[in-house]
Amino acid sequence: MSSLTNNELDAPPWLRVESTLMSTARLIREAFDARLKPLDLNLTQASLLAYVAEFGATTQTQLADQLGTGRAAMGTVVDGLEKRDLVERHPDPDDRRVWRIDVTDAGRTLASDIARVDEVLRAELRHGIGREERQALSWVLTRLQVNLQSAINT
Amino acid sequence: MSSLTNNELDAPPWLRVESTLMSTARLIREAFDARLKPLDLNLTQASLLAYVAEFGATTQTQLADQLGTGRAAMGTVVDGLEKRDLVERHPDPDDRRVWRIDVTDAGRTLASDIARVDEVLRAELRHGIGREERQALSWVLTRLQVNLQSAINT
DNA sequence: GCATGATTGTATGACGTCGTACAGTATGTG
DNA sequence: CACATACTGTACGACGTCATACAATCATGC
Repeated sequence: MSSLTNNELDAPPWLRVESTLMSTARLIREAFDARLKPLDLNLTQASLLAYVAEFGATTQTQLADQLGTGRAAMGTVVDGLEKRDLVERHPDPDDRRVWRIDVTDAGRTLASDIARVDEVLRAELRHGIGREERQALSWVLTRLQVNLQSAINT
Repeated sequence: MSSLTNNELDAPPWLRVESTLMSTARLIREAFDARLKPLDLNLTQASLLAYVAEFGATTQTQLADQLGTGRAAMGTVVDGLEKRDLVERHPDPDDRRVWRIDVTDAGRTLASDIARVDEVLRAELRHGIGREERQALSWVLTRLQVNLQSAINT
């Protein structure tokens, strides 16, 4: 326990919880990427696929907002998945500017694989962490986000 | 409260706390970058400068470990700071492979500015979050990191 | 109907980070 | 001493993301 790989306990005195949080986020991405590697997907691609499989045809801007990345970046992600026939771009009958991104059959089966990977990994991540602790974590995080937002807009 | 900018409460059902955590990490970087912008530094550069100012001449590998980035990337960061005369590379008398990175006088005064920015921002981030909550957060995060590490090494 | 402004997706260039490979150097073993 | 192994910093290419600018399209006002 005392021998994490340090770098969080004796981290620079400024940046304490914050740096732990950021390195944790990095590890999360790393862990998901590792588990998704057999599917030849990274976390961003998998998120997109899972989201579309769950909620149906979606606009790219909407996807960008949901997955927390820019519209431009989202475009290239969609390009990649489209080239692999996992998603399709359909024109929107009501708005000729937008594409509605929908998942193909191949994408849908892959999405269920993703869901399985996700479920397994998240179960592992819960080891030794109680439900109340997770809820407390979630609460503090959202509260932190509020503070961060107002700090950024200042 | 219910109108964050969503994207965490109605996030894809898979990835819940995890995605909140990652977006929080992004916001942290964003907030620090914004506050450090007047100093013409980003969070990575500021971290490096603050660390060296605090702990004295340091090896690049050591810095990479501490700041959680690769050695190669650390090299370019040092390059940039060296070009602005904020740090210096001194040869190590005992090991001719390594550079000991030390802070210049200019870098030291800038480091105190960084410390001030850091102190102010972190005080803002604590609003509405009690000490026990912060400690609980820290505990859950390190526990999560343990789980993540063993998940990655599998 | 038509101008004005807002929004969508894309192209482009830039940045930060990563992974790998490499030469130089140190450390340990015979 | 010679040799193998480990480690440090760097060069290089690749990737993912971002910011900006842009054309196409929609929405709103008159």
